[in-house]
Order: sequence, then structure tokens, then C-alpha cells
Amino acid sequence: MQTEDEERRVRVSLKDVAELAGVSVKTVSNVVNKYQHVTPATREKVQRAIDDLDYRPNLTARHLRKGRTGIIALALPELGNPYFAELAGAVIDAAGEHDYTVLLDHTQGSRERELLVTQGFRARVIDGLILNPLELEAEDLAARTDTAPLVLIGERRYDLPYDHIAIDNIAAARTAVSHLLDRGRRRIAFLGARGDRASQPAHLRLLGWRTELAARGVPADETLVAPVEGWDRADGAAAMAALLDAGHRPDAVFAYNDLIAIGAMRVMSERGLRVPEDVAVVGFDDLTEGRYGAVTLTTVAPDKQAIARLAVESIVGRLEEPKTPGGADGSDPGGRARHGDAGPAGDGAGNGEGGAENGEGAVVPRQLQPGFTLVERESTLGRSPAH
Amino acid sequence: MQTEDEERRVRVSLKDVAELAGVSVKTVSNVVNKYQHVTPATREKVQRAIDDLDYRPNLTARHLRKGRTGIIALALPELGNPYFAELAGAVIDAAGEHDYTVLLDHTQGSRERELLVTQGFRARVIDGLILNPLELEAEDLAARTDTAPLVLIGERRYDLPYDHIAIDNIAAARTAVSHLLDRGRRRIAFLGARGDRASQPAHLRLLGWRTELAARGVPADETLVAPVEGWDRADGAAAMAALLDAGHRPDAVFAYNDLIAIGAMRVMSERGLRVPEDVAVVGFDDLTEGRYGAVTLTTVAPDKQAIARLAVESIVGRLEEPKTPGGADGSDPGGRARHGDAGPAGDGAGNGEGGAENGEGAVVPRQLQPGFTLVERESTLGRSPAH
DNA sequence: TCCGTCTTGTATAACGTTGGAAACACGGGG
DNA sequence: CCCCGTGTTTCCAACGTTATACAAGACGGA
Repeated sequence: MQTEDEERRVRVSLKDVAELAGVSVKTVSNVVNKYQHVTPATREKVQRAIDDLDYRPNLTARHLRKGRTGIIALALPELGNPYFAELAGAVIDAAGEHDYTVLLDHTQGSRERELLVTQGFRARVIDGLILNPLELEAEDLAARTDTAPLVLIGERRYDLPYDHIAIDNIAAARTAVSHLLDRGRRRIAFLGARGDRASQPAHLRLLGWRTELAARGVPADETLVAPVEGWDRADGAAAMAALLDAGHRPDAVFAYNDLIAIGAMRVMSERGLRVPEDVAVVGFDDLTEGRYGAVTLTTVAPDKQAIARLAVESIVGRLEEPKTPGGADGSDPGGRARHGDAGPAGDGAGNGEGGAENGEGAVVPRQLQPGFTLVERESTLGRSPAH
Repeated sequence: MQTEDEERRVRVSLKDVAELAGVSVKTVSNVVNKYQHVTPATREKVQRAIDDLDYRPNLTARHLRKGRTGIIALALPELGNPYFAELAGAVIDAAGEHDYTVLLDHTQGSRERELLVTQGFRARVIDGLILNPLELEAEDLAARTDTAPLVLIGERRYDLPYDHIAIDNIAAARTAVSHLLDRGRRRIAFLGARGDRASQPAHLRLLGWRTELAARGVPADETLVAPVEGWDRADGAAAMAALLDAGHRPDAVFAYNDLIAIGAMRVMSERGLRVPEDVAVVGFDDLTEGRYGAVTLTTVAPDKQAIARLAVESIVGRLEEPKTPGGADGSDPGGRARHGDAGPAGDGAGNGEGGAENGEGAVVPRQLQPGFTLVERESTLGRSPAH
């Protein structure tokens, strides 16, 4: 041990490589960055030195100089919820395809933590942020000072100049309810109402429930709308128990998500109600978990891969926007000092033309809607679909 | 709008603050870093300027200067497995307590990706790495050149100078089997054998199964050891189906993990076997999911919080090691860093004296064993324990 | 009064990288 | 043989921060 050799070096910088290769630091930098005007001989010489020393660029320094890290932050409410865990996996994969790495945080649905995250995470080292807000208010987002691109996912909608990615919740809920109606169910409960915030996602699904019932001429029995305290299995169980305790006897349940549905089914099973004979159940999220209960769960399946892909592409797109479209080479005229243009004019809307790029500031926010499908299951026990 | 004022400035640096306050850059830095020798008057003056400009330190520059990023990478096999998702959440929380942020990647159990991760992730921006390897070989790890601290978690053991954190799998498995024996079961199947790699974690649990049976004088029927292809529900279902198809009739099942147990229970329920009357089941991991099936699942619960905490503390400890212990520069007199107390000596080898630091290179690897408990459930439907 | 000592603040040099411009080879045409 | 254009490489500065060394006062004791 104690070899003075490359093994021992704690940190290899461009300078070390340059010394070994007998060239200047910038030349090494040029090779690393694939700058075109480098002699093949020089390039090879440098490359060999790079390999010998196992040089890898220090991204912190590069970031300080260029303003990019190659890291995207992803902030989700909770990883314990399989939906978010699966979504996180999808985002990591999608980011990887663009050579981005994902910094992950969970907010526990706390407004404070969500706020913290929007203000530059813990570390101001990220190129962009994908956030699934639960409690955050529009004013919190409006007050955001960080300039990294932000894209929102999930059902909450804000009237703010940020890209937003969410499936059409009303249509999805209607599909679920329609499915139950098609099977002759009429007393369809909705599990997962939450009164506190009008823009809450549950509101949209409840709206879908009401809309579809109305469209089909079935009176909506509002006593069958059960509130929940949270979004986990226990909350579904509690809601279902409350419903039954109050004397209601629905013949179907549409749950805000699969976890609530699973909790509800558990209560029904305890009370001797058979699923689906006595009560048909439809959930939301298409968790793998739902496929392996005593009864497999029919569910609305948002396209998680699409959500992840769109979110990542939104960030990447925003990052590349300022670039001149035709600037194929590396010269990048006027490249640096991007600061000062990112701030949108603010209030006044004014996103008239939908031109591909209108280089002049004015970010045009996009509302993207990935698809969803209704996955109907009849106790089929298949292989776990790879995903 | 268009105010030239603080609003408009996209980036405020120490220099700007220094100019406004009429002091030097370093003085501002001193105030920001709470350096003690600053006159109250100066401090206040600077603080006012900081507030006026809404200055926030550029962490990238700070990291470049200090050589730390505050980011720990966490590489897990798969986020789709709730165990890993819950573990990831615990790691994020534990890291947060030390002001670290977590960069997350999943390796899909691919040796190639695991290798990639050990070699400095995609980005050289991490202070340390927590890795749960599945396929990685000892030689891969031995060839590692990256110098960031690495800690291994999970059941695979390597004889290498890295901290390793895993519960005592043999003891845990014995506890599970003992529990079943106590209830009069004698034909206890083991679901989750995998022949391919001797050091595979499943081997340890299988060993525990054999050991406990032997200790209790119950002959081990090796035909009740069912192999699996993977670690998910479908694999458990397939294994159980194969077992039953072969004509075996176990009166109990000890599954390698909860997912396999859930898959197995699903098959049993399809075939009219009652749990636990006909077949008692014990799983491993204590997934929330296991609490809400038709039958709640008794399971071995590794202390995920402890695993996460120990892993993070290992990294943080290694990072702070080089520091001089007595350097009480005022703030925080050595208070933090509890590392190094929890672990029993593990095997024989090495760590003779408990000397705090032996600064001379020579890293002493630690084998840490968080605890576990057997969680026995009798169809209790409680609230989801917060976590 | 003078000189150490202690306190407080400043100037300067890094950290590792890249952009811009200047410098330097190398041939070919005049 | 010189000069100039082209293509390649080097030099210098800067990104924003903190460490080090040092200067400037304040203060007390001899």
C-alpha cells in the first residue's frame, strides 16, 4: 500500500491529466467535451492519460462554471405509497435516458416541506424540479424565487406558468363509475372525499362520480360519499366502516385510490360482505398489490411511464429551450449569462401564439394529459407484468 | 415591474452583499457562517444587507470550495418492491437529520448497473454511497476506484473493507420457524430458495430454517424447500403452486419475504386452503401491504429505521473521521456523530482496540446488525402505524 | 510611552471547470 | 523566402465560496 501511483490519488483533476499528457488543461477539457478542433494524435494522447488516471469530471466545478449539474430533483408526498414508489422508479428510468440523475425527496404532504423543496431543495444543485404537491398553495408557488425549471405532476391544478402533468381525472372517474353502472350497480359509494380544499384531486374524481351518475340518469346519493382522513389503507378501512356503521348498504364502491379500496375490502371481508358479489369495487392507480388480494382489484390505471416521461421531457425541454435551434456547433453565441430572462412577465397571461419557440422570455406553460386505462380483473393470477 | 431592484436580480452573491454593506466579502461570509469574531454592529449591518437582497448562498460554490456536496447516493434493487421503497423513505429521513440529501438509483438487480453505481454513479457529486447489492461480486467491489465512502446493506456478505449493515438473518429465520413450531406445525415449507449463488441472502434464511428444525428435533423435509425465480408476488405464487402440484401438503409456510408469502397465500386461497387454519404463514419484511390482505400476515420485521440510520451514520462518520477530534472551533463541540456504538463485533477479526480514531488510513470495517422483531397478527385491523 | 496580546476585519489565493482571445504551428501561394 | 490563413493549442479570467495569512486597532501592564 501507500503507492504514490494513481491508486493513491484521492482526486484527479484536469490538471493532473494535463501534466501526464503534456498538454494544457484546456486541451484536456476540450477532449472531455468533445470539442471538434483537436488533433487525433492529441486526442488519443489525452484520452490515454484520462483512462490511466481514471479521471472523471468534477460536476460541482462544472456546475459552478456552466450552471448545469445533470441532476433533477423529484419530490413526492410519500414513498410508502406504492403508487409514488412506482412513479419514482419510472422517473428515474426516464431521466436516465436523458443522462440525468434523480435526487429524491418526500414531503410527507407537509406544506412546509413542499415549500422548502420549491425553494431549491436542500441543496441548490439541481437543474430542475418535478413536484407532486398536495398542500402547497398557489401563492407559495407564485412566490418562488428559484429559477430552475419546475414541473408539477398530480391532480392539483394551479393557474400558474408551470407545466402540469396529470391525467384527466374526471374522465377517469367517469370510466370507473360507468364500468360499475354497466354491471347493474346503482348504489355506488365514493370513498375518498375530502372537504378541506376545493382544488384537491379527490374533488375531481368525486365530480366524475357525480357527472357520470347524472349522465346515466342515476340519482347521486350523497350519503354514499365517504370522507377520509388520509390516503392509505387504514383510511379506506375507516371510511368503509363508517359507511356501514351508518347503515348504508352500497352495492359498489369507487375508491379514490387502490390503497383505500384495499382497506375497504378488508373491512367488508371482516363483516361478511363478499367482493364482488355483494359489493363491486373499483380502485385507482393500478398497484401491483391490488392484483394479489383475495380478490383482485379492478382499477383505473394511469400511465405512469407516460407521466414520468412527460415530466422529464418537460424539464429537459425547458433547459434546452434557450439554445439557438440551429446552433449545431459548440460555439454557442452569447451562451453565458442567461440570468435575467427566465422570469416570466408575471401575471398578464399573454401567451397568445403557440409558436414552437418564441425565444423572447415568455414561457408558455403546458398542460399535458397522459392516458389511463381501466384494468378489469376477474381473479386472474397472472405473472407480475414486468412493467 | 422591471424593477432594477432586488426582485429583478436573479443571482445575488456575497460580493453584492459586501458592496451594499460596505464591508469585505469575507466578512459577509463570516456572518453567514456564524464565525464568532464579528462585532454585533457589523453583524447587524451585514445581516440587513443580506435580508435586503434576499441573499442565499450558492451551495455549488460552497461545495466546490469545501469538497462536499451534502448528497448521499442510495442504490437499491427496485423501488417497486415496497420493502425497498419504505427503506428508501427511511434513508431519506435519516439523511435529512444530518443535512444530507439523497440521490436515488435502482439497479434492477443488474450486475452491470450495480457496477456502474459503485464506480461513482453517473455524476461525481456524491459524498458517499449506500448500496444494496444483489448480483455484484466481491472482485467488482475490490476493483472499485472511487474514493467516496461506501456502505453495504442487505444480506449479501463480502469479505471486504466496507461497512456492512444487515440483520442477523439466521436468527431471524429461526425465530420465524420457532414461532410455527410452537404452534404445533411440523411440515413447514420454505419458499424462496435460490441455488445460484452460495452467498445469496436466501441461503441464510434457509440455513435458519434448517438450524431451527434441527435444534427442535424436527426432521427437515427438503422437498418442502421451494425454489423461486425472483422475489415478487408472482414468484411466490408460482413456487407455492409448484409445491402443491407436486403433491406436497405443508401445514405451514415460511417465506423469504412478504411478497412471496402474499403470492403464496393467493394461490392457497384459490385452491381452497385456509390461512392460517390449514396452512400457517410467516413472511419477512413487515410490509404494510401484509396487514390488509384477507388474512393479515405474520412477519419478521427488520428494523428499517435502524438500518437506514446506521447506514447514514456510517457514511457521515467516515466523512467526519479525518477531522481533528479536538478542534472545537466554538460551534458544536463534537456533539454529533454517534457512529460506532450499535454494532456487535460481528465475526472475529480486526477491530481489537476500540480507539476512537487511528487516523493512519487503515479503515476498520464494521459489521452492524440492526434488530428485528416477529410481528404476529391475528386479523387485527388497526390503524396504519405511522411508520 | 511603549510593547505584547487579543480582537476584528481585509486581501489574496485557492477549489476544478470552461469561454474567449491570444499565440502558435504548418503549409501553400505569392 | 516571406507572409498569411487555417486549424490547433495555450493563457487568462471567471463562476461564488471559504482558508490562510496578515494588517489595523484596542487594551492593559510594565
